[in-house]
Amino acid sequence: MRLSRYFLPILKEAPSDAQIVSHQLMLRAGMIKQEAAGIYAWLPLGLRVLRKIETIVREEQVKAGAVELLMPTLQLADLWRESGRYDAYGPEMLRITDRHERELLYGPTNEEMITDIFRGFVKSYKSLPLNLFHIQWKFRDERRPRFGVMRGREFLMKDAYSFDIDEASARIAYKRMFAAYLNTFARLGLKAVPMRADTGPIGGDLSHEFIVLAETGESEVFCDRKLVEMAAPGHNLSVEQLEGVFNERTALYAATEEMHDASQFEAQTAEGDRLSARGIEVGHIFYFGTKYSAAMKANVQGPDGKDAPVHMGSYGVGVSRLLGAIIEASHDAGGIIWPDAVAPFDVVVINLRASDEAVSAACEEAVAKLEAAGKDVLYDDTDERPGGKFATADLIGVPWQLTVGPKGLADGVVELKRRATGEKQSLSLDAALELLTK
RNA sequence: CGGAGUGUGGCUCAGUCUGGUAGAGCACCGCGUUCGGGACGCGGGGGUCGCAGGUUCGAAUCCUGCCACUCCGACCA
Repeated sequence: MRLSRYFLPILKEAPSDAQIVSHQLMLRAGMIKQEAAGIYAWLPLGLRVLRKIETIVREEQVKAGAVELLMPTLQLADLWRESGRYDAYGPEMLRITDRHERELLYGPTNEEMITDIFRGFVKSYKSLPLNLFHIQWKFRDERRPRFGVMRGREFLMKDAYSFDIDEASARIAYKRMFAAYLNTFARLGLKAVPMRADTGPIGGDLSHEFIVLAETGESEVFCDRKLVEMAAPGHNLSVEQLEGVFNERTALYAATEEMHDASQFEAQTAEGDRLSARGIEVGHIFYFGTKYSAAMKANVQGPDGKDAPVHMGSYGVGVSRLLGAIIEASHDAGGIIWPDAVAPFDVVVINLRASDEAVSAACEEAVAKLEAAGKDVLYDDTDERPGGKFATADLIGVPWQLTVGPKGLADGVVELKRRATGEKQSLSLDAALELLTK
């Protein structure tokens, strides 16, 4: 992608509305534009990152056995009356009336609709277990939206719903998602810690929040330091392995403010392992049994021939929020430092003298070879001042910067900089390309 | 929803107290000089001063109402 033909509206100064660093950097890097309180347009650079995160979240769901579908953003009020949540949800739910005076709502979550879909088609225990998910925009009319995409009113969420014949198998489904989330956040370059959580309005007795540790997190969290460094569990785990992954982590203390018990923390955790920090919630999983299936008559027939309400769980990941969370966890004075897996581009090729044919030819060769190797390349072919090019490259946080200029080219070298470390090396173009494509 | 605050070119802000021809920096356009870590000179375009009423010879400025946005608190992917 040539920068001269791209749409990358960089700002030198952060708009004064933005209070926290991820919001400021997303605005400055031309990733989003605010359209209303808590409602954002996703500009090309932001959309690229959003899509990469979405893809990773999707792939890990599929690997864990979940099946993707797509439900609409608008739902009928009557469906929510069946579960009793139409009245219970309150003013956070955006309610809409169509031309026929039918009551609709912009979905804040999808338990009712997925239960409706399930009950319409699934009648037998033989179809279970089943886990359905979608990645769709949600709307919650927050009292106070803030922090950019971290607490927007409109936000992109992955929500999965599991269906099982009984509680024992539902708990296995829960643990499968628990492990899938550990894998997901590890791939995103995040250290996310599962913490016991309040089940809130969704109800049920088994729930964990996944918290990214960051200084600007919204809530205070307490956990065993060992949890932060645990490796991702990997895929295709047996039930025994799932139990092991789950037990190993839940044996260690981890709780958010509202669940925190200081005396238990001290009893359970050696002093040197006690970590108190701030965190950002990026995922939340629940087992809630038959709360919705009973209310909405989502029954399946068991081997004994009797109908019984299906056991359900729901599993959410705040996809759009993750951009903010990642930036909060990974930035410096120069701007964003994207983890390789979610970076909008793999490498930016910086042409220091676009008017110089030899330099441009070398750049174009580099771009062609990198793209042939499957890399996403941003080619800065503009006439902008060189200093501004470096500042821009740092700001948007692309992992590698390949700089080609007339002086270096005369000596047969280019410069390769690693954004995360600031480390620079001079080497031949071929050597740089080999390094970038290996 | 309670409390506090802000709306002036794309962005950051001055001007409002004390009414009198709308400003600066950055960004943008043109020409030139430059060119290896956010250049410089000259010229230029762009603003119903959030909206609606009111007071006044005259309103960005004073008054009233409304709207939007931000911050602090109680709720949440």
